[in-house]
Amino acid sequence: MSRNNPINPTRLSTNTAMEESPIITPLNEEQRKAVTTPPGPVLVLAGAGSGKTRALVHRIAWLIQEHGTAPWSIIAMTFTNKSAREMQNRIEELLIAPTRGLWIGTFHALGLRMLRQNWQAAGLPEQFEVIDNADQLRQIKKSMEELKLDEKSFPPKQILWRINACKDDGHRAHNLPGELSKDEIFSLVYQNYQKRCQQLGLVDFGELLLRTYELLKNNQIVREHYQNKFEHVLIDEFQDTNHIQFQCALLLSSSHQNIFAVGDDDQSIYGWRGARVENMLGFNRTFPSASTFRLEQNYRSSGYILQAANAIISKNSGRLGKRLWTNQADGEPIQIYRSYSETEEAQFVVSIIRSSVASGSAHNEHAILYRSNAQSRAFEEQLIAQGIPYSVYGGMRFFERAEIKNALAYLKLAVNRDSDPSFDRVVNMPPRGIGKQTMDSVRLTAARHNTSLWEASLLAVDDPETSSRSRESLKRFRAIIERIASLSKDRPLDALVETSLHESGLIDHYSKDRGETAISRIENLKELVTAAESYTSEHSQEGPSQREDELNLFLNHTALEPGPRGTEEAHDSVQLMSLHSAKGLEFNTVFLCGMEDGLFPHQLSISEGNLEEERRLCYVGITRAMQKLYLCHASSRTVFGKPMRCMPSRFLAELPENLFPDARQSSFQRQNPEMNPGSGDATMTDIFGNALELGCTVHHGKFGEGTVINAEGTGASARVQINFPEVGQKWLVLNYARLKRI
DNA sequence: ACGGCTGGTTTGTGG
DNA sequence: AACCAGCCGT
Repeated sequence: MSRNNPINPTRLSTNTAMEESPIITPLNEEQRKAVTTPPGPVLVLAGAGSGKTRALVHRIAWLIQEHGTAPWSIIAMTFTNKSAREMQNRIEELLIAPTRGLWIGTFHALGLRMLRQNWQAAGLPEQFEVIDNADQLRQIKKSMEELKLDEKSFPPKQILWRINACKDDGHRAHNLPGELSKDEIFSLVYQNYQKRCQQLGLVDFGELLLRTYELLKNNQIVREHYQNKFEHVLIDEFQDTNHIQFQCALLLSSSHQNIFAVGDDDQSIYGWRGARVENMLGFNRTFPSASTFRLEQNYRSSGYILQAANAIISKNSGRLGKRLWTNQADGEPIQIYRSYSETEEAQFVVSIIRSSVASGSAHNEHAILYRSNAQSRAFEEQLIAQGIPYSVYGGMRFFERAEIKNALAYLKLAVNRDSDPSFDRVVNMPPRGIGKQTMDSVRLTAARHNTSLWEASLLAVDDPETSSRSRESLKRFRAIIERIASLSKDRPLDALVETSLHESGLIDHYSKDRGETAISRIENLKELVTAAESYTSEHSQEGPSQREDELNLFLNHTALEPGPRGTEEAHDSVQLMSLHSAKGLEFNTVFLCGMEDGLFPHQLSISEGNLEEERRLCYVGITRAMQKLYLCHASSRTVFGKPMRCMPSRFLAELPENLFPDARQSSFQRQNPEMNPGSGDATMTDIFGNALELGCTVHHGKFGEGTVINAEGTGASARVQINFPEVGQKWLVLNYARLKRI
């Protein structure tokens, strides 16, 4: 992304003033046209690696420096926290001066910001809380309990899924479209869940967007305020916006229509969460006066990789139609590897990374990409075994871990005593003798007096009917919260977090257990203190803030940010992530793993008939690679603890054979990765005559089991390189080694 | 009240 | 294999 553009634009430029500008100079002709086009509706169709982010970043810089726009008059919407951060950094680099007042962030973060500023107009309590998926599921279950609905016949997960889908499309429970409105059970749960959230002041991720939309749509004063404030609206990854997000952008820009959208229909991979490519395909209908630009020159990948990407994506129908091209040479051939199991796949990938690092590459130039997060496990095990540093993105987030949520619940109660979900979560965590009986009576009191659990617990303490044991326990709990709250007034954030861990008794509780999980929980809690510390230092320049505000802001931050950062990116490590989270990134070497039918494309997508989105995901994966691409598949994989046979992904069959000049057989199904590219037809075998292939597992009398990672020579001099997890890598001559294929 | 056990269920991608 | 809800013994 941040590489230099090889085009020398001075020859193309006719404007002398512009030649001097670092904002314009590094751009190619199409990029420059897009960046410098006069304000108004603009659509940039940008292929993978064609400088999409670059166009957006330079557009913002151009608006500020050349067009004289104030930073605070610009709002830029991205999809991930990561790309928001990257854009912010790159703009500051370009402009040298910090860009104060520029609104740049994810749709969710920007929505939250508007809702916090206008909580009253949005119909929310001042202390509303953002809840994650797990909390949302908990509330849905409670709703269903209240409605006496059986979880077996109405799976809460499915209901959650459907509620979110409704919110993505802008539907409230009382206003469901067609068929859904006939599902009385569903609309009842949706309604009840929403009422619950409103009472408790809870906002789920979908609600964050829907509320923002409703706020802008229904409140003229707020709408006009933001319309006047923001003279320019910019959208990254436009193909992934859902209905509500696009409507928000339209509302914000409706008075001036200065909307700059950048995207690639071929990289639309979020249909499952409501994304509408039509927002992009119909842009010119929405804005007949829009200017459209196409960026088709790819600066990222070598020729073979780009050909593979084009071959895959050309199998899709209904595309806007773009053809990426490059000046680069073909580069290194793409490699397909088949392994026996996921363990072997991991051993293989890690071996390659090892030798690549040994020959001078950095760890973080290697990415291991997979369809589902569960696949990271096998790779992590191998990387740990071989002592290679790595970072996993996605999966369970730091702030979603149970121990972290417990710690945060204490802090939330200190800020807002009426946070019932937090009360519920930690009133008996660590266990302090407040069980079902006690809580049932507290809940009853709360319902009768229409108060929060906190208020009700005070009534229970004063009520002689309450058992003295319960009374004492509740008193103790209330004292802990009050104590943390009083400390929050004059203690710096990190010290406050640290003290609250002890005051709450969480540290003591987890310390009692010497088990592995308990130890990692303690470590995570310590990490929370570090996270608080770095949050303070990173945000201190944003002006002096009250101590209490600081805690509030930190809690806000934990709702949307994935976790403590800086460690992964600063630290040179192998990058592990899902294909979805890899979007927008690039790596020298990419391992696309688990390329098996049923896994990728995923079985559920196959049965939903959603193959085209899976294919785009494959396209995204391939186009992440700059120099080397490995496509891996296993012939057997453990699913739910049982080994299952796997067929190679149908996407592999869609790649033309000329991309694999090393391969001697055309069909990948028969083409076990060839042992000895380009050196005759010798077949390597073990002592029984079983063919040896790259990636297969063999047994050696002295070294044990290992994976074949390389081979050379023929006849008596034929030898193979084997990676033994215990002993490391060895070259062994076949005639002597007595290898047995397993 | 609470922790440990058991058997049934489950994992698709993210803010 | 890992996670959970529900059951049971202390």
